[in-house]
Amino acid sequence: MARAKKDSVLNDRALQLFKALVEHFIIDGQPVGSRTLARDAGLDVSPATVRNVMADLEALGLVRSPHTSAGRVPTVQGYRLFVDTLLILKALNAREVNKISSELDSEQDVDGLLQKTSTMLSNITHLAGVVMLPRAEQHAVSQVEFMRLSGNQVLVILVLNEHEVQNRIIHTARRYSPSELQEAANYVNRSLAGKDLKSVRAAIVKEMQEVHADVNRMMQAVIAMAEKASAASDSKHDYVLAGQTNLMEFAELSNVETLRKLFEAFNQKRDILHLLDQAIQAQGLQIFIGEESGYEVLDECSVVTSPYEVEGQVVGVLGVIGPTRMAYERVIPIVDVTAKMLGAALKSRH
Amino acid sequence: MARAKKDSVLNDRALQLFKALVEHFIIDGQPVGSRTLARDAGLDVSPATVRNVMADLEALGLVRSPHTSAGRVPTVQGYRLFVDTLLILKALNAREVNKISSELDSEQDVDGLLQKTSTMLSNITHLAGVVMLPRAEQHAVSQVEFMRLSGNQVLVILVLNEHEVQNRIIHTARRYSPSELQEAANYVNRSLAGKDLKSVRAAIVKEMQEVHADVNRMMQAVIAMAEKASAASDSKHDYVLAGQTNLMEFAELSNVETLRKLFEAFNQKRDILHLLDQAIQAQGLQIFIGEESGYEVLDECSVVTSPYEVEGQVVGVLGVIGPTRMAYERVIPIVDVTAKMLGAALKSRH
DNA sequence: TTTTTGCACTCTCATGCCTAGAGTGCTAAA
DNA sequence: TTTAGCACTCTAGGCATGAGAGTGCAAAAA
Repeated sequence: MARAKKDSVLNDRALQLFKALVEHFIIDGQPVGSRTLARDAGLDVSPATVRNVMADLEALGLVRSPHTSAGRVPTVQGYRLFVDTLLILKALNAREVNKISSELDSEQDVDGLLQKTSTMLSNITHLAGVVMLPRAEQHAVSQVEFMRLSGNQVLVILVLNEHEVQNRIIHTARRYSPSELQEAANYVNRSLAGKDLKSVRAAIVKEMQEVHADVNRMMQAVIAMAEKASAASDSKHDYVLAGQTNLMEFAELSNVETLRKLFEAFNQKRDILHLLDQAIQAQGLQIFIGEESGYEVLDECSVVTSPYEVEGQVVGVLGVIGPTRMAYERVIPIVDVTAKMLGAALKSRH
Repeated sequence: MARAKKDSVLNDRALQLFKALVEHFIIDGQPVGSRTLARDAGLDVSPATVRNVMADLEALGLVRSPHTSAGRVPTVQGYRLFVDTLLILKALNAREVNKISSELDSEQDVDGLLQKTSTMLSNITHLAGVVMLPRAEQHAVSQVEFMRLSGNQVLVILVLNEHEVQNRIIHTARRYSPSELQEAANYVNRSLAGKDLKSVRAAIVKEMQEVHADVNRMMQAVIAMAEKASAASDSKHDYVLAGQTNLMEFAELSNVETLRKLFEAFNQKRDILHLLDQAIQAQGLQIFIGEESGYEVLDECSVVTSPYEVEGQVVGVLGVIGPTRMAYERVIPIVDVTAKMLGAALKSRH
């Protein structure tokens, strides 16, 4: 019966008014009054009727008044309802899609690509763009090479997963001949080929005693590099942020102290990373509205994220951060499409 | 005689009062009145006398009143005089120096080192820290190697200046044997060893016709990489900024619009880079006070910079950015020492 | 001649008061 | 169930007021 009540209260007209209210508020950020709504909702009702409906919506927790004689603004729950059931997405047209994909295709290296994606997201949406770096794959050592430089320096080259390259220069006790280095490399390759990091570690520790001390040194370098690579990408848990300054233009964030905390969180990265982690695990496009994110600094913000995939595998997540009052119907398709485009661009680079 | 007048006006007492005024203002950011100054300057004069002196200083353009009944604040010229002739630097104690150097020595790779330096500058000074990336050396190709990966992929390794390594994976038309690759590398090394980029380009273009098309492909990759490396470091004209959020705590920058412009300039990088370029060319510690920098966004800011050197060669510049009202006597030694420490840390990593 | 005292003057800032405007909630009529 | 009418509430801006801080200047003191 509570249920029946609710249904009767939240009828079509109420929803239509509510939708108009949210759309209006998203555009100009001012509390919306009954008169405005009666005029603009296309419903031919009087302001008084609107007021009655608003009182019901307020009782349901969908809207609230900043003070007695202000209009209404949506609550977090209100936005949630709006986004989940009332929103009509505004598909990007082909030209926009092309623009995005050609921008991304023009970029060569992966870091630049992520940077560009983030910048593009922020430019198109006028919000802050964020791209989390691709997740590490398992690190399988595929090849090792030693290369002699001048003096007693040796360049150690480590190829992981057939395409990721790591370098380090080490100083050895004496000068090795190319053939010695070749031999050492062959030896290492024989014992490591295709193994993942843990096995490599075990294998090398086992062999450590048997071989010459200086070759040890090279092998130590190999382990160190492999470990660093895997540590770097385990905690490469990192992101590229762009267009923070866009957020300074919104009245609801114009308080310097609020802004400072937000920017501090961007620098600290911790909270944002946790949130992105959640987003990546949830699969599919996610929207965190205001306090839903669970992080106080984001109370006034919404975050729209989408994971991106390479060959069906989710490898990272991207999105935008802006005030709760954002143009969801535009932002959501943009984030969605950009994630797909980034996946495609990454694949072609693999 | 104008000269004589000026000398008599800017006497010891006037200077001492002026110094006290600047120091006072730097501490609490409020216009300083005659009473306060008479009390705190340690001069046993009456507020009225101070007022007379202030009128003279104002005529000289060293201080100004925000309005009729406010105290005085230093002008840019005032700060300049203060910094150039009145400032007593506060040397860092050994513990602080140690802290800095041990922090820097604990960092392994160059990028991390610059990042850490910047963060450290901002933490110690509570301002924004900036470190410009080391300038490119001339790029002399010292060695090239081709390494076979799986499929038809070849890893091209290019060593520049004996210690800088560049990688790229290229796809070839067919699968080469290790000995073919070895031969190609030998060939390239013979014709390139020790040459700088321009000569390499010339040499390769000359040979281009004579050799096999697919080897061309590798050589093209070599040129492309070398060019990219040199382009990257010519325009690697880039910097690492830390602690921007510190700037949000200063009342004089608490206007959101001012802040936005400043942060935009940080992102754009153009203006800041120009300024750092000037600073690097000027040799030695530089201080840009307010409008002296010539960039409108920095009108309310001062920038303290110092070039850093490796083996007597200036390779980059670092510094801090803060409000004109900063604790110069602390900031200057910090920037100075940090520059020396960074130079030392870089050297040991070479 | 230089410094100090005394005093009138100016400007800011916080406070309180007032009004216009916007919007509400409630009641009674349609 | 909807609408009209109306009293009520709250904000924002304008204006006056007074306290406080600080100045500039003239005359007295050193």
